[in-house]
Amino acid sequence: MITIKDIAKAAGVSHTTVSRALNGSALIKPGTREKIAKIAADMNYVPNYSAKNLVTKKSNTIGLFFSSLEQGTSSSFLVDALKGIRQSLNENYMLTVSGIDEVDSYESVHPRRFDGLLIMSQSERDNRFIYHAKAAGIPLVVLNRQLDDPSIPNVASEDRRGGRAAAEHACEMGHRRIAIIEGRQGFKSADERRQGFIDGLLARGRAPDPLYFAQGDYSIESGRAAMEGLLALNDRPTAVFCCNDDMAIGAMNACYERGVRIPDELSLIGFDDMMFAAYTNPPLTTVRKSVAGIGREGTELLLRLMERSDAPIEQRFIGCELVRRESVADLRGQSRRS
Amino acid sequence: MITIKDIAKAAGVSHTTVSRALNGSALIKPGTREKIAKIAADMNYVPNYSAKNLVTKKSNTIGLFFSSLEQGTSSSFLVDALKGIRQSLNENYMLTVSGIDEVDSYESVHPRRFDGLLIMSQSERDNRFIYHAKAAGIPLVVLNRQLDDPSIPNVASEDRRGGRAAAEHACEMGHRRIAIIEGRQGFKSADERRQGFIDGLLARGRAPDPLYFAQGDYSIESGRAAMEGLLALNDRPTAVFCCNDDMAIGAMNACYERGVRIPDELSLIGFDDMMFAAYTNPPLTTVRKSVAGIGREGTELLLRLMERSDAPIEQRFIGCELVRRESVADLRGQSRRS
DNA sequence: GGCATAAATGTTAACGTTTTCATCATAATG
DNA sequence: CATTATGATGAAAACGTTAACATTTATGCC
Repeated sequence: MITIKDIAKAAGVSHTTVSRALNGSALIKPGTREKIAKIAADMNYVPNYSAKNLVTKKSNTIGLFFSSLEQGTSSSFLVDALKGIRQSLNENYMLTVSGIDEVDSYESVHPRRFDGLLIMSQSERDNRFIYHAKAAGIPLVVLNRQLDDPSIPNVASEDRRGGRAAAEHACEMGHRRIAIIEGRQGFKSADERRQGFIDGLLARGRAPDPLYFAQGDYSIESGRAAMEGLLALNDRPTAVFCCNDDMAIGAMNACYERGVRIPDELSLIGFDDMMFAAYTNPPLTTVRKSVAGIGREGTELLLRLMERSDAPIEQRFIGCELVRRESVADLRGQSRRS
Repeated sequence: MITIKDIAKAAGVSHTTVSRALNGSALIKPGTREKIAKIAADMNYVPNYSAKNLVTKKSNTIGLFFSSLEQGTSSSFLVDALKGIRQSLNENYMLTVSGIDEVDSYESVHPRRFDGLLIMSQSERDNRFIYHAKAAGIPLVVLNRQLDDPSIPNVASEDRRGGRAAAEHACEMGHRRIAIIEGRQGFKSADERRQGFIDGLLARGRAPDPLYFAQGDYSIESGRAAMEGLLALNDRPTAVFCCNDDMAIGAMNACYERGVRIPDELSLIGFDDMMFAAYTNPPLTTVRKSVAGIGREGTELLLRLMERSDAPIEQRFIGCELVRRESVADLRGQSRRS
């Protein structure tokens, strides 16, 4: 293993000079720098990060913590987030991935081990972890879940706007009996999407009907179960907004089983726009949320916070966009007359 | 930041003793050890891994490298793999995740930075990376892709057996015109699954028909395109084996569009058994492969290799299992007479 | 050409551990 | 009781780097 001292010897300078040259210090003569750079390259020098980190008191590591790897809410999540994060993360940062729930002693979440934290959070249960990390003084940004506490940097999607867009779309298409299958209780995103849904209904002059609020938990099965309840209603809804695509798929399955045709007999709107949404039968109209975008912006924010501790603490929310496919029927015309 | 010297002072011993006590050295009196452990806990001591690693020449880090984060072949892959890996990985190992293609200088893949490598590989293009890491002397195991080189530790699924099971199942159900939509060219798994398919046909006395071999690339779209080709044939197949579930979904879409009913007019078999396979319309019969299992076993193998450099280099292959759902029609009876 | 200043390089200590080797106390041995 | 082995602890060095401070060399100015 070759060190800067070896390079120093080869170059006939002190190891300090080598260190400076390799780190781009301004007080090294260009000639010297080039010479040293060349020698280092020739010798295949690779810096020892342990030594480096020891003296600089950095860890060179960003930790990505996930609400729960085990009961992975949605699988494409991680991949998309990772894509976004990697796009804005310098290659020589290490990025570690762990589940919050698998951290059994918070000790290991320590400023010495992480220069910064990206926390992909889903529910308030993660707060203990978040506040621990904050108390430990590690720069962090919470992704994906909207926080109430303005002292914590936060990047999430505009769930409420998304829910609203879904409801408004249903109304615009002439639907009047519009139901919702809600996300997991206690998850902020579930609250927001529901509230957006209500807002949208109200904005179009429709009163939300308590009968049409079905509880789900973001899982496929919960979507199916909730839809079964909805289908059993005397006055079936004509459109159902599912608070994520997984539940929409479950809901579709309930319809397949009962021979309820989509969108002729029932319209469906999802949320997330995961890859398969375009390939369900029929293709699912859904609200697109960019997890990669959240990852990207979150990382940029984190980097800023790490660089200067006085960087502003931002709460940024990324827009959602309704993508129309074929799971919503156009009832206009009929509805006028009904 | 508190160090072992602080603990030493508090305990009235030398920092060497503290180090030994905390690391479970046999030459510390039990009483001393407990006393020190207590003080360390009280002071919230957290070891400085940079210092530790500097002197032990370890990195405490396992690197998980992925063929390609960008064009993520299948999104649940990463999550499943991570689950398996984490199950068998001691919590105080750091696990970093990167894409092979995003590593632009192989320099950073160095024994100093990684104690071991888990390489989730898809194609031979990863070989450069693999052999670089091997040459650098980092213990590694290649996951998910079967390797020809017996000098490299390897854990993958029995793709060939899986392909064979699919073909045999189709035959057993009375199908005679059986097609395949192949995986991406150059991917070992694609070759293996195709070969297994051929083996299965042959074992049941059916001759593979070149007309029924359609090329795909594991993407949804390629599945759809390939299926369209197959549907245009004069003598349509009655069953199609898709080399992964994504392509099966694409294939289903082609059928939906043309009004071809599954399984009545066409039977479909997938591969992977991803989460959504049970929720397609109809539910997809497919070959289950345990990515988590591969991750788990691969990690265990890696740990063994890291511990003792003379540990045996194993190539382990994990069984696949056909899971029967509703996308394959039973043609027995008819086929006898035809 | 001498002097002040700036630019470039070198010396040394420090970061927090583990490890080698030395020392001291204690127990076992005859 | 002296001697030896052994069990427990300590002192000092080492790991590879950066940083504070010191020194040398080059540059500009009158």
